[in-house]
Amino acid sequence: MFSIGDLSRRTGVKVPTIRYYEQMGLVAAPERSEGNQRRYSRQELERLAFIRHARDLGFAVEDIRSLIELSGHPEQPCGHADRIAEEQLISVREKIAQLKRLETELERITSCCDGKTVGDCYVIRALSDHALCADEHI
Amino acid sequence: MFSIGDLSRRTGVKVPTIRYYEQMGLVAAPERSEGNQRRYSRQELERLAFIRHARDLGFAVEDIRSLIELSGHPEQPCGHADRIAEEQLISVREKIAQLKRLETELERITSCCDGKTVGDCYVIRALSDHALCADEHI
DNA sequence: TCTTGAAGCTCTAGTGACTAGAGCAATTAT
DNA sequence: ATAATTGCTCTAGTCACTAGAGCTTCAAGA
Repeated sequence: MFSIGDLSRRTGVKVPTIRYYEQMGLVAAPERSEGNQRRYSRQELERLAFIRHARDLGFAVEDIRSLIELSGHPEQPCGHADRIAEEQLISVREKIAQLKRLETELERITSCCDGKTVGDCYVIRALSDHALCADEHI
Repeated sequence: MFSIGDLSRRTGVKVPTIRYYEQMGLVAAPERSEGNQRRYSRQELERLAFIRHARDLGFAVEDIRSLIELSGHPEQPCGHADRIAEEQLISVREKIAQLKRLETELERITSCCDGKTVGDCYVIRALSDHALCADEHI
């Protein structure tokens, strides 16, 4: 049996976050010790590791809830799990594209800043005057 | 004079967001009409456009507060504004790098999913077993 | 066995940047 | 004059945690 602190060290999920996941119903409420402290089994350790891994990959808590639900029905077709992952991939790609546009714009803004005072600072001017932007970044 | 709705249409910032910015002290509380409705000048329109533009570029509200503060002192050296923009650029680049790692991992996970049931679905297995990951993605 | 310090408990509230809704009042167009 | 739209304030919700107060329990050393 693991204490909540053991679980935290082994999975890298912080203690208050584990309690939060329990409140959200992502992990089941575990057994308690005589003194009312949480005691986890290996199975619960594995579920938390699963959650940690999925969060690292950017899945939303609701997605993870679905994935856990699915993993409990190994006989079902896996199209749904696949779809969740593919949607996540699409959303990650969209975020990358958006951030690259911002990168380009910020490079342009910062590289042009050779003014000595705020009055002719390109950063401030670029922000004040959208027309200075090379292209639309939103 | 512009109503809050005019301002919203001209800047693309939603009405409740304008009121939120006022509460946060990013925009000053404007004049009011006889009937207590907000009435904005052109100057306030421009400030809101500045804020919108900076938000589009991913600047945090606190950064924008600093940039506004700086733009009110055009005689000062602009190093501070430049630094804020450069830090933003660094943080955008870090986010891109992180998202690219996730993209790679998700591509691998989704492309391998040819199982018919959840039991042999690569998506679920990859999430359950971190060892299946090609490299560390966090 | 006693003590001490770390770790655990619950509960509330805060983060950032908005967003939604209720229940009104003012303005604008017909 | 009336109806539709827009505006007002206030509270609470979003997401995924994080922080803190004030208490109890546990584990290890003396």
